[in-house]
Formats: sequence, C-alpha cells, structure tokens
Amino acid sequence: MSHRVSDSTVRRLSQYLRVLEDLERSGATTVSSEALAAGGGTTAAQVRKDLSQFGSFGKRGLGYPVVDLGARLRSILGLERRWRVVLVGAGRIGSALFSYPNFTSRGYDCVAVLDSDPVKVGRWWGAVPVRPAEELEEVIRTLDVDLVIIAVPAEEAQRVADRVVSAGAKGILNFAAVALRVPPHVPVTNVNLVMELEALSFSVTQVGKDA
Amino acid sequence: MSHRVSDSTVRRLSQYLRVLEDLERSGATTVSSEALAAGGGTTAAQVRKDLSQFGSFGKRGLGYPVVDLGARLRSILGLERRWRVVLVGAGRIGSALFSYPNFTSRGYDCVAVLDSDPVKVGRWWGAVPVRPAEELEEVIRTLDVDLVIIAVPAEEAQRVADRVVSAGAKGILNFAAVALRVPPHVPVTNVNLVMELEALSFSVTQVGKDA
DNA sequence: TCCTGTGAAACGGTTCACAGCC
DNA sequence: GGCTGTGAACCGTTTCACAGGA
Repeated sequence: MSHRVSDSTVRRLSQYLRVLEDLERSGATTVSSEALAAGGGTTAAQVRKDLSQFGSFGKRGLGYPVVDLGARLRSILGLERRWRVVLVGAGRIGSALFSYPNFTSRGYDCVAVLDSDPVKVGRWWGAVPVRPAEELEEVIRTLDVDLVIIAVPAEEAQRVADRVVSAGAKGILNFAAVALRVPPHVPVTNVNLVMELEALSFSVTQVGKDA
Repeated sequence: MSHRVSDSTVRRLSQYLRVLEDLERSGATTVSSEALAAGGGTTAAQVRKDLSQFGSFGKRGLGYPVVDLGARLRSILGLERRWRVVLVGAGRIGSALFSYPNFTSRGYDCVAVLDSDPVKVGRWWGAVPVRPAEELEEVIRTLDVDLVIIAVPAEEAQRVADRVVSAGAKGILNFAAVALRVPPHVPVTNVNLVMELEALSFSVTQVGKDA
C-alpha cells in the first residue's frame, strides 16, 4: 500500500471528505460510491478506485460507513494533527485564506505573519502581530513551523522559498505566479488565481468554435 | 487545428505568457523552448508540443520570437478583449482577486459586486457599489456581463450558479467548495483553497514514508 | 439483489528521438 | 551546429465490466 498516489486522487479525497461531513451532520450511516461521486463531481468507479488504494472500507451490497470513512480520509490527508503555519506577505490573499472557517477547523493554526512593508509591521492579525520579514528563519525555527504560505510578489517568491527551505519548513503553499525551485523533500502546492482566470477566458473563447 | 486542448496545456500557456512578458521587458527578441521551460517549470519538449497545437511560431535553429509569440498566446487565451466580470459575495477572496495588478491589466473589468448581507450593500468597492444579491439577473443582463465569480458559502453556490446560467453569463470562476452542476456550454473553473491546503498536508505527511 | 473491489482495456497526456529547416 | 516540429513509444489515469461478498 506504499505506491504513489496521484495528485488528482488527493484532491478528490478532500472533496469526498466534504461530502461525508455533510452526511455526518445529516445523520446518514452509509453512503454508496454513486452518492459520493455525485457530491464530488466524478464517477462511481472513480470513487471506488480512489478509495481502494488505501484499503477496503466498504461493504458489498451496502456501501461505505460514513463516520469510519470520514475518519480514515482525515487520517490519510494528514488532518488528524494540527499544522503550524506561517504567512509570508500580509496581503489580501492570506487574509482570505485565514477567514475561511475551515482553515482553523481543519487543523491549521497561523502562528505568525510576516511582511517586508514597515507600515504593516506591528499591526495585529487577529491574535498574531505582523513581524518584519527578516525574522523568517527565526520564526520558523523557534515556533516550530510546519507549513509556509508564500503570498509575496513573484520576484521575491524564490528568495523567500530558499530561506524557508533552509530554515526547515516542511511544505509550501505558493500563491506567487512562478515555478519555485525547491528540493524534492519539500512539497509545494501552487495556487495561481490569474492563471485560473485565463484558463476560464480560454474556455469561454472556445465555446461555439466547433460548428 | 480544432481538436481538444487539455486543461493542463492552457495553464502552461498562461505561464509561458508570463515568462514572455518578462523577456519583453528585458528586451530579448527570441527565446528557446528550453528557456521557456525553465521559466514555466516544465520541459523543452512539453513547450514545443504545447505551442505546436496552435501552429508553428518558431524558427528552427533560432527559437521563438518573443513579441510575436506573446501576442499569439494572448490571442489564444482570449486576452485581446476585455472581460466584464461580476463578483458575487463581497468577501476577502474577491477582494484579493481584484487587488491583483494583473486582474485589470490582463483585461478583466469588475462591473459589479453583489452580496446578500445588508450591512455590506451600499458600501463601495473601488468605483463599484455593493448591490443586493437579488439584482443578480438584472445586473448580468443590463451590464452585459461575461464572467461571474462565485465567492459565497458552499450551500448557496449552486443556487447562484443556476441564476447566473439562466441570466446568460458565459463562464464561472467558482471559489465555493462544491462541484457545480451547469450546462456544458458554460465553462466553470474551480478554485478551492482548503483542498489545496489538504493536498499539501497530504504530501508532507507522505514525505519520509518510504524508507 | 445490491454494491464494492479490481483486473483489463481504453484513453490521454508526456517523453523520446529524430527529421528538417535556419 | 542549433533548435523547432512531430510521429511514435511510453506511462499514468480513467473507464469498463464483472466476480464475489453482504
């Protein structure tokens, strides 16, 4: 069971978990692969393949136990522990992320915010003060940080990433529009809003180009 | 040249365009597939395959002309025109998107912001007032809206999407954590920040699980 | 009967390798 | 010589179809 799990599978697991949590609230005890597929925007066969990579949770003829499967997915996704997170770049994107109710409830704790703008330094973000960017390494080490969110302009992102890696953070969520170069033991997840918008305008441009 | 272009290809084109714009500013006239690959985080062969789907822009032995290729990519991605955009949900995510310098410079104009919270209605977002959510259809029709950004809680997202589709918008950028059901002629691009975070924590959990 | 688990087939995207043009 | 354009091989993912347990 230690083979490579694809990225798309993981995203779908996250989606299934959301559906399961809704079902938990509604009191359902079992769920079929078909129902999970409907809620997750995919197919029943896909759901079964995805889940079978991690074991056999379902009962044939019945479906999957809602609570057990939810717990298992949380365990697989690494949501059973809490993650200590630092935000670099005290802009709107970071603030958007922190305002998500799921951010804290899913186990992520923002332990520091940093910014290179002296005007922002010293202000408070909820319970956390904005610190100067120079303190990055110190913060990562002394606050035992796991994940770093990079939300700075593209030109600065690689420099931040280098410092983050050498200070020993375990993963990076990158909002800057550059491909970061980091060693393979530090996973990076990229989110690029402009790229998504452009993918959308491409799709819209394509619609009706097939008559 | 009218075959199906994959989603991943489009995202990469968007990345290449960014690299080309940097090169334009630095005055370079040609660029090799290898250089584009380095800036875009892929391989030279991938760059050539991607571009060859739309024609032959390069000169063998030389590379690609920076300015021409940039223009061509903008045309392919639908960035030669301006897009009229409405934001539904006057929260932080939308505000983050609008604060991106590239949002306006790449051709996106926010023509309206809507929210169901009476406290937010009437406030101004830059040059645009926040309007009540009921006006959605009217706004889409009278302001000739192309794209709608859905940034509302998951429970409300499908209802908003239905109204958006029936009012005739051409595409949706969805920040809500649900798979929207829409007819095939309305492209949807999903951005799910919590899912990205969970994909990251999964990857970090996996690192070192292979010894 | 119902629904999962899973090999096998089909599909699509990426990589390779080289022919062809500058 | 250098670098693009592209068929062919490769590889991972999705879909299919059915065996088998509740």
